[in-house]
Parts: sequence; C-alpha cells; structure tokens
Amino acid sequence: MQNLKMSADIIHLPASSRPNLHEQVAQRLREMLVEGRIAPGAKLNERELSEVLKVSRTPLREAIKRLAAEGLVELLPNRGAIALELSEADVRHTFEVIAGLEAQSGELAAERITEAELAEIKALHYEMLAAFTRRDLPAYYRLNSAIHAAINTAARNPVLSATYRQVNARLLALRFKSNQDEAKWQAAMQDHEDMITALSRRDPAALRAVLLAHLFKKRDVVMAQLAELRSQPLAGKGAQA
Amino acid sequence: MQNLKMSADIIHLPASSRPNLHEQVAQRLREMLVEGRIAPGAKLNERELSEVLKVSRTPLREAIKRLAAEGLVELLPNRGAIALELSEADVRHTFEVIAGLEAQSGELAAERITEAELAEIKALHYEMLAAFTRRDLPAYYRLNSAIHAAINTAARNPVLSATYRQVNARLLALRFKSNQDEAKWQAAMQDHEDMITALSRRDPAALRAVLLAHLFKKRDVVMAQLAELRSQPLAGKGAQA
DNA sequence: AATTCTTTTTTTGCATACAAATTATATTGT
DNA sequence: ACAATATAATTTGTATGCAAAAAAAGAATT
Repeated sequence: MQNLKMSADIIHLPASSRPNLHEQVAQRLREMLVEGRIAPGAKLNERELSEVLKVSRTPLREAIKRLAAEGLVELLPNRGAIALELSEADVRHTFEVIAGLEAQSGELAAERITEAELAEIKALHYEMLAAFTRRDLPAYYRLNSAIHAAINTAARNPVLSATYRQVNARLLALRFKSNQDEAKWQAAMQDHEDMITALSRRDPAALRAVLLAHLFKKRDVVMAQLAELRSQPLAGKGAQA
Repeated sequence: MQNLKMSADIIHLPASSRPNLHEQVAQRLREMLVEGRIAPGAKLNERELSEVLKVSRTPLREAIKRLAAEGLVELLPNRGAIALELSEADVRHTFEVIAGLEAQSGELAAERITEAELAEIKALHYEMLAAFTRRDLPAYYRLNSAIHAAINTAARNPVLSATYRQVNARLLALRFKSNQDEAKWQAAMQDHEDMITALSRRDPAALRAVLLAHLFKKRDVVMAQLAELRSQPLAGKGAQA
C-alpha cells in the first residue's frame, strides 16, 4: 500500500504507450464529433457505433460517459446520448469562458515566458504572416492555434491548459474555418502583432486586453457565421455516418 | 428524427427525478472522495466498491470514467483508478484557475446582477457577519459558499458556473476548514464587505480585483495549512473505508 | 382519416462471465 | 538471508446475456 506512492510517478510514462480500448474509443468519438461525422444533436446509437468501431458496447459506453463529463455529448436517461448541440446562447457563454481563460493564459505567459519560448512564438508569428500574405487559410489556422497553444504552454499552468482545452473542444465541432472577410482577417493579424509586442514587453495587462478583444472579435465572427448558416435550411442536416 | 428536437426541452425535467445508476454511483463516489472516505492517492478497488455500493462493476466503472474526466480520479491503465492526489504545485495551479474563473464571475455579476439578487446576497452577507460574530465556523463556511454561488448565478453564464464547479470540486477534498487565524478571518470579512460594495456600485473591475485578492489570500492560507499538515507524519493516513 | 390503444421491435441499462494483465505468494538457487 | 524466478491469486478490461424502458409498427375505434 505504501509502495503505491513511490510508483505513482514512474507509472505515468508507459501509460501513453498503449491506451486502453475505452480511451481509444473516446478519442475516435471526439474526432467523429469534431469532424461532423456525428452531427450536433444526433443520437449515438450504441449498437451501430460498436459495429463501426469494432468494439463491444462496454468500452463504448465507458467512453461515452467520459465525453459526457467533457461536455461533448449529452446524456438522456434511458435514451442514450446525443452529440452536443450548441444554442447561440451556449456559444456566447462558451466564448466568454474561453476568452477569460485565454486572457489569463496571456497574463501568466507575459510574466513567465522564457526568451526561447518568445523566440519560438515570434517565429510562428512570422510563419503566420507568410500564410496570411499567401492567403493560405489552412496554414493560417494551423499556425494560429499553434501560437495560442504556445502561449498556453508559456503560462506554465497545466490545470489552466487542460481546462482551456476541454472547454474549447466543445467549439471545435462548429468548424469556424474559412469565410473570413479581408478586413476582419487584417484586424486579426494586427491583434497578433499586438500580442507579440505585449509579450516582448512582458506586459501582462496589455496582453490580457489584446486577447480579450481578439476573442470577442472571433466570437462575433463565429456567431455571425452561425446565424447565417442556421437561417438557411440546408440539406442533409441530420446526417450521422 | 425531427421530433427529437421538439422533445429535447421537455425531456430535461423528468431526467432529474430518478437518475441512472451510474449517475448515482458517481455522486456517491464524489461524496466519498470529498469526505476523505477514499483518501487521496488511494486505489479504487472495483470489487470492493461494488460491494459497498451494492452495484455491479459495470455502472461503477462508467462512474469512474466520469470522475476521471472531471479530474477527481486518475486512471492508471490496467491498474485501475486512484483518488486525485494534489501536489503543492497542483494546488497552486488549481487556485490560479479558480481565481481567474471567480474573478470573471464577479466581473460579469457586477454587470448583470438584478436588484433582487443583490438584496439576497446582502442578506447572506449579514447572516455571515452574524456567524463571524458568533465564531460559528460551520455556518460561516456554509454562507461563504452560498455567497460565492450566488455571485456565480448572477454572472448568468452556465458554462462558467459549470467550469468553476468542476475545477473547484478537486479542491474540496482538501477540506480546508477550521484553523483560520483571527486576523486572516477578519481580513476575509473585510474582503466580503468590499465585494458587496463593488457589486452595489456595479463596478466590475473593483469586484474583479477584490475577488482576485481574496482568492490569493485563501490560497496562501490553504497552502500553509497543507504544508504544515504534510510535514507531520500523522497516523492512519492510508485509510480508505 | 385521424387518434388512441395494443403489440412488436429496438435500444438502453445492468449483471454476469471470461480473458489478459498485474500483484502477491511460494519456490529455488546462490 | 536474500535475490531471482516461477506459480497462484487477485484485479482490471472486454464481451456477452438478460431485463426494463422507449420507440416503432400495427390494429381498433371514433
């Protein structure tokens, strides 16, 4: 019983080598949800999913319970689970939390970032500038999230990072890619410039302010897209697999 | 398939009437973790727990997966689960996040609180003042958390509230009750006075500042207690049930 | 034809059973 | 006595089976 304590630190490493089946299933389900292969509001049929994923219902159900705790699916008693469907209010509330978490990340990062980390973020920023110049949207998004992840890392608070990831995951299924208008895109680039400046100056308050403003703009863009998308009666909405 | 959407709002209410077994088990486990009946770092033996809780391992395991997602237990592949054990760094990081979330709650509450809600919080505050005067610690803690919950509600962001609850739950097992020294307790009361003032003035920035300062003090108190507690080799530490 | 009630089918929820891995115990050799 | 190895017991992980609930389909009534 007392040796459990000693082994606790050692055990962490091999854990990632071959994750358990329910972990793998949870990950696959997350992907399916983010990619829209399971549409928001769609039912997660256990028999069907267990056939697709080639596992029995037991680990599948365990995975679903995890996703429920993560807020990616909703559990309806005796009626199974449905994929998270965000109302406009939900999106607004979620962005509000995300903005707060990211602002705090920025604050802490400005206090704690090392020269090496700062240099790396600058490098990423220049790469993003290149992507912007080429109007290479996929590269832009990739670098954008890499920069935000780097800020998160620089904040040196794993609890904050994990919390951010979990809440942010709920927004990923919205897939707010593309359709940035030129002016908004330029404004976003300017925000990123300001972030680098604030980071370089180790100015927590400034970075906080920039990130808050940045996230609110992002929220407005997403919600506008969402409103437009939902006003149109688009076909194939209930699609699941 | 389309009627699922209509019924979605209706279904929510009866859901809470008789929760599923795995939900009940999850709740019981949460209580056992908070009350220390399952000590931090202790193994969750499935056979043993299923006997105590009088359920089969299936719903028990589903509940454990939920708690893992909530961060209350840690999953060791092929080795089951252990109750969350917070290092000092973990506590520091968690408080940092809690402080950020609560500060944001306060900010939003100052913007959105109604007169009725404000009145209720004032009432709770006076009750707390009474508890403080009587040095009635249990009542003080009860009212303290009622006030913080009320501020959370006034912030009108369910996502924020849920996130706060989830992260805060990890600290509950620390049970940082009692042992407040008089000066610290008075300072806490002063903080609460300042909260009421800031709320009354609808001053988000002021409330934010008060809450941040308040939480940091609380963190210091908790960490000091923790350090003291852990320096002593106290008996019966590995107790589980 | 529409609505309600009944019956059938499907689906979820839980318990049990078995396989694989881990941990504890015993055995052997030095 | 101690270390290393082999064996047994326990424990976790997964699959299957059964009961209860919900959804769907069909029949009867208005």
